[in-house]
Amino acid sequence: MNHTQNVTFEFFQKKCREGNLKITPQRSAIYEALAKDRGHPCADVVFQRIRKKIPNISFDTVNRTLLTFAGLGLLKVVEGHGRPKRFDPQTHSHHHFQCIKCNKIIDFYDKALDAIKVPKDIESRCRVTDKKVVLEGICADCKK
Amino acid sequence: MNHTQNVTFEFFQKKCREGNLKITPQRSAIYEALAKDRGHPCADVVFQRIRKKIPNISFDTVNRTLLTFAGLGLLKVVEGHGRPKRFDPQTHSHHHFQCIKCNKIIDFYDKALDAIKVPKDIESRCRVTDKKVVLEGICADCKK
DNA sequence: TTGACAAATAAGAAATAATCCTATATAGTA
DNA sequence: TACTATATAGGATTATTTCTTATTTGTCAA
Repeated sequence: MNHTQNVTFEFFQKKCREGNLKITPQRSAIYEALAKDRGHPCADVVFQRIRKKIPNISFDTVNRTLLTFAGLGLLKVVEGHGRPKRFDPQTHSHHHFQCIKCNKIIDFYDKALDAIKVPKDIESRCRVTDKKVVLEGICADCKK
Repeated sequence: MNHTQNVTFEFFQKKCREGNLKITPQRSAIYEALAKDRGHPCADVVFQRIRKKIPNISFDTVNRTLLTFAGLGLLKVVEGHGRPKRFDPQTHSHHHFQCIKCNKIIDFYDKALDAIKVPKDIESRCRVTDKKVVLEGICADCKK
C-alpha cells in the first residue's frame, strides 16, 4: 500500500483552487517542505527549513499558512501532548504512537484498526470527521 | 459501570505516599478540584477555581502540581489540538471525542474499543502504556 | 501585456502559555 | 518541639502563537 498518495503538488494546487487560495512561492515551498517530511514537524522546523530557500520569509507566514492548509484539509494538525503544534501531510486516516519521553510520533497503518466502529450515541449526536487509534508509551530509542 | 472509580481522596493519598509527595493543602485542593470536574479543564481553569479557597495560591504551583500528578499516574494529560494542556482525573482507559470548533472533549466508553489490538511491530519495538480511540468532529452544541 | 484590486507577505508588537528562580514556609519525622 | 528536606509564592523569563499594518504580489480582465 502506498501511504503517500495525495501528498503531491497536484493535490496542493487542487486544494488551493478549491479554497480560493493564491499559489504563492511561499505556500508552494511550505507544502513541499512538509510533504517530504515523515516526522510530523512543528511550525518552527518547517520555518528553519524554508529559510534556506526563501531567506526572508517570516515565521508568521509559515505558521499561518500551515493552519490555513489544515483548515483546507491539505494537511492535519496532529493531536498530542507536546507544546508546539505538529503538522502531518497525511490526510487519509492513519494511527499514531507517541513517545511520552521524546514526544516523537510514529505513524502506523492497520486495516483492523481502520475499521473501528463509532459508538451509536456519539454517531447520533456529533458529526465525526476523523477517527484514529492513539497509542502512548516509550519508543524504541528511549527504551535503551 | 462506575466510571469514577479511583477518583477519590484515598487514591490521591495512596499515590502521594508511593511517590514520596507531601500532602499539602494546595495539592489536596488541586486534586479535589480536578476530581469533581467532568470537563478536562486546563491548568488556568483549575487555578481560578482553587483561588476561591486558597486566594494566594500561585499559578505555577497549580500547573507544576498537575504535571507532577500526571507523572505519578494520578491523572492524565489529555491529547488534543487545543493550545493549553488539558487534564483528566480518569486514569483508567477510556476514549475521547474532541470538537474541532470549541475544543470540548467528550469521554466515551466502549467495550469493543477497549479491546483494540496493538499491531505486532509496534508492540515489539515500543512499550505501550496507553491505548485509546480518538474521534474528531463537530459536537452537538456546535452543530446547531 | 498591462493595470487594477483583492489577497498575501514581512516585520515587529502583543498576547498567551509554560517554566524557572529564589527566599520563605511547611509537612513529616525524631 | 525542632529539624530537614520538600513545597510554595511571587516575580521573572522563556517559548509559542497570534495580531497589526504597511508593502508587495498573484490573478484576472481589458
